[in-house]
Amino acid sequence: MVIKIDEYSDVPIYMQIRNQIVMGISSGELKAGEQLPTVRALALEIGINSMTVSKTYQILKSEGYIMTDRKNGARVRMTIEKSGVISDENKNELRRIVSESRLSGVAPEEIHKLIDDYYSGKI
Amino acid sequence: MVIKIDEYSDVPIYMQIRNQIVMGISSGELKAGEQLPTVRALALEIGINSMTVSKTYQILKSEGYIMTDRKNGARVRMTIEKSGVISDENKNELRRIVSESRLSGVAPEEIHKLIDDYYSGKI
Amino acid sequence: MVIKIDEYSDVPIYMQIRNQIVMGISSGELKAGEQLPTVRALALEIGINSMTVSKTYQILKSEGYIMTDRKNGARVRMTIEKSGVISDENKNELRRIVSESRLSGVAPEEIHKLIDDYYSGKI
Amino acid sequence: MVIKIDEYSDVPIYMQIRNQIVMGISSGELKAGEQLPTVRALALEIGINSMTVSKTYQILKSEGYIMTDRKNGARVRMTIEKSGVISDENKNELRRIVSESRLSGVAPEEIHKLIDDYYSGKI
DNA sequence: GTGGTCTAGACCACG
DNA sequence: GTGGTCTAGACCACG
Repeated sequence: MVIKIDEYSDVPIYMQIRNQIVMGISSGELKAGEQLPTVRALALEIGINSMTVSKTYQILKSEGYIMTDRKNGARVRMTIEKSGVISDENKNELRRIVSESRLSGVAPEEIHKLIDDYYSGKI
Repeated sequence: MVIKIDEYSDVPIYMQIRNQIVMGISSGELKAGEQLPTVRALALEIGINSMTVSKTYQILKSEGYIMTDRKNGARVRMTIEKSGVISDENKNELRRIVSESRLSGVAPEEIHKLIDDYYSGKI
Repeated sequence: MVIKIDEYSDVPIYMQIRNQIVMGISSGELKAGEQLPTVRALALEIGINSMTVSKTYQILKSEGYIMTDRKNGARVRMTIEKSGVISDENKNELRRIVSESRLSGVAPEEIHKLIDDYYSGKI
Repeated sequence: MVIKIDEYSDVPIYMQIRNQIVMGISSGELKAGEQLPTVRALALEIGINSMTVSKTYQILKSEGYIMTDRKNGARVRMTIEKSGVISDENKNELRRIVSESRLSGVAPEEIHKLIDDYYSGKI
């Protein structure tokens, strides 16, 4: 899986990596149990410090997406806990996005379509 | 319109205010042409630094949501430019949220419903 | 509140600090809403790097014990979420400690007494 | 006795095994003088490196829980030294656990009950 | 070889 | 002035 960093983004690097890995797991590009690159390998590949990648892996671990051990490196967890609900933070974000889109003249059907595409992994 | 600051949030205060005003305009709570509180009044009401509110107003102005003049203070613009599309940043956010929700076992219909509720201003 | 680091301990420094602050909050030595030392001040006082203190504060924040903002520094949260249960990790630890103590010939009453002393903040 | 490794745990494997054997001795599942599996057998059974099991046995030996000889392998000691006190490390852990549980709204009686259950080997 | 911890030092956004 | 992010580099325990 290729990680792409937008150096002009306000989103911190460790969070950009985190987001892309979560999206990779959701889309199936990263499979359950699959090995992630080592901290050092990923840091080298992206061209950043390994502390930054390490931070990402620790967040993903604390969120229950991956597991790490010193022998095998990091792997996608076989079973990810399903809360069944959208987090409050994500709901807030969703409301903000809907408000902005609505003011931009976007119809709700367009947002639905985008969500279905993301959900199905089509794009 | 009442602005509520979540002091536990990682979202900067000026951005929390900005988001709530945008959502207020979208929901109709803030009408086209409506007067916003003065920088000082709003700062006093929320209990924060005037500089923070000032920053919010400058952003809202640069985004085309409000207009300011020295005589009348800040007002919601009569007509807000409609790009007709969801911004790339919001698309990225949407994809992240969909991925996380999907991994949490949320069905797409639930996300649709939430969006319709936000869009219609029901909640 | 005085933080004491045991440099010979296997417990990482950031975790030693974390534990002492949590115990300080529980005992009442650190009160709800009370200001914690700044990252730099505490680092200087203990004689460690500020990154290490920063890591501690982020953990305490993610655990819901404290809040941080760039204006005021870190403060003990006014209300700490009460799960009402002992975490599974702590239960495991408790079982290990009870097993070892039992094999050392310690009576259960002695453990009870210790717990009451810790709970009441007597020691 | 069945040893179960939690691959998601931060506790090193050799320590997980060590803890389970100590708890097995305390509960009586492992009797005084009882033969432990050979290093190789246990490593094979758990599916880990023999070095790891070997490390566990050395620790248990140095702690006075087991004895090893080349002929008979490892056995639970007939008499385990009773210090009569809770170790300082365990006291520290206990205080931390009590503090966290207290902040979670757990009553001291609940902790007592848990300890009695562990002590009596009921659970 | 792997992730985890820690340091010294720098720069930045927020307020 | 504050916490947050990031780097370059080092050492360590685990396995």
